[in-house]
Amino acid sequence: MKELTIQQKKVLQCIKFYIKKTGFPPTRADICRELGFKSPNAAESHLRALEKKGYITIENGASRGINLTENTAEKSQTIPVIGLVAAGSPTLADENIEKRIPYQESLFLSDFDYFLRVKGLSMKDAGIMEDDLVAIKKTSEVRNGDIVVARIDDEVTLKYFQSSGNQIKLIPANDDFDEIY
Amino acid sequence: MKELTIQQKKVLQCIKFYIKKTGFPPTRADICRELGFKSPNAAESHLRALEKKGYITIENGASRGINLTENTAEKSQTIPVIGLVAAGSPTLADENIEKRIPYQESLFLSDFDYFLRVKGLSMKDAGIMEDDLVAIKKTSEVRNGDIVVARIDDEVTLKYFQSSGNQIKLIPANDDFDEIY
DNA sequence: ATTTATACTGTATATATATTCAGTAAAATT
DNA sequence: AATTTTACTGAATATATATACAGTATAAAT
Repeated sequence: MKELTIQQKKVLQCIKFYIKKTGFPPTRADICRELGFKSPNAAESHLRALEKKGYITIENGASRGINLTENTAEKSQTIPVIGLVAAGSPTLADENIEKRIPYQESLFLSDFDYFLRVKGLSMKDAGIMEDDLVAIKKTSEVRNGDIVVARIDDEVTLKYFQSSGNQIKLIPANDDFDEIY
Repeated sequence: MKELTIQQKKVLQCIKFYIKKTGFPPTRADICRELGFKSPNAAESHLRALEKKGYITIENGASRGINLTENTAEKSQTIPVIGLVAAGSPTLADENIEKRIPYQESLFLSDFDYFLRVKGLSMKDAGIMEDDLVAIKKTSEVRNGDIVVARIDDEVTLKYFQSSGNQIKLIPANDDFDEIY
């Protein structure tokens, strides 16, 4: 299968996540909204490129007529394990994926996006140890007391989230570590 | 979860099969085409009933905005095994389902609807033995020579299918059994 | 050096699609 | 006995959506 460009990968990921989230494929406009494009033709061209390269099929004339090809769909039936990389936030880019775990191997069929391999012991008292796999869900809803993946400069860590007014406090679950504001 | 009527079950099955086949949910018109309704409102009302009973969610205003709820979706990720019941044709009704096999446990990811557990040895020469699991696909396309699930009165059997003009011949693959016209 | 692919913005439009309204009729609930 | 649910047909419509067309600009392939 022909290699995808970075942008095309982003569009493909976008389609996969959209289907996972909503149960049906996105429209051109949906893709534009998710990725910040200002013209529906931006999405259209990317879709045609993905079709040409064999990652999706498009039912012409049908709304949301996007179908992930077998090879493509299979990857979304597995859950990626992301090793904490030195720099940057964990992304689902291929180079960051340590391996993939089939759905059923994970005993629980809950709703999350990827596994993150834990480095360090900052969440020791919460029972999260080094080399544990933590199931991560991408979301915009964060509540006080939630454990979140926090990126401070180039370091990625797990912390308790506490928002008080205009200040955010990140609390580790290990007395040897400091709180961060 | 509230019980579905026969028609509502048909519509739900229709949605599942459509998604399996195309990768995206059907429109109202698609459902009408598949089930022979002549008004899009027939599909619409059934969808609203399915939504009310919690089997699907509907994204208002979005085309093909049908989403199978977790409970509903999960069932279609497993393949039902149907034990041959004493009376009647094998149906996907809950009471007939012996157990469910996860998708990946079946080594082949081909396109079929359920497994049927074989009783008796009428297809012995075709390599189909007692207690074997046979993958069954619901279809309206039958060709001569196909092995079909045939119901004669209250008995369900596997037979070779042979149509000649206005007569149908059912041939077992075991010399000890007779042909049926 | 020329063509093709990538990566968009911006506008326009035919049509695919959801959805409402008006009915009819039978079955199931209350 | 009255109401609700089921199960449709049939017509109408606002809008969601795919898709084509006209550009601009850069990178990659031939």
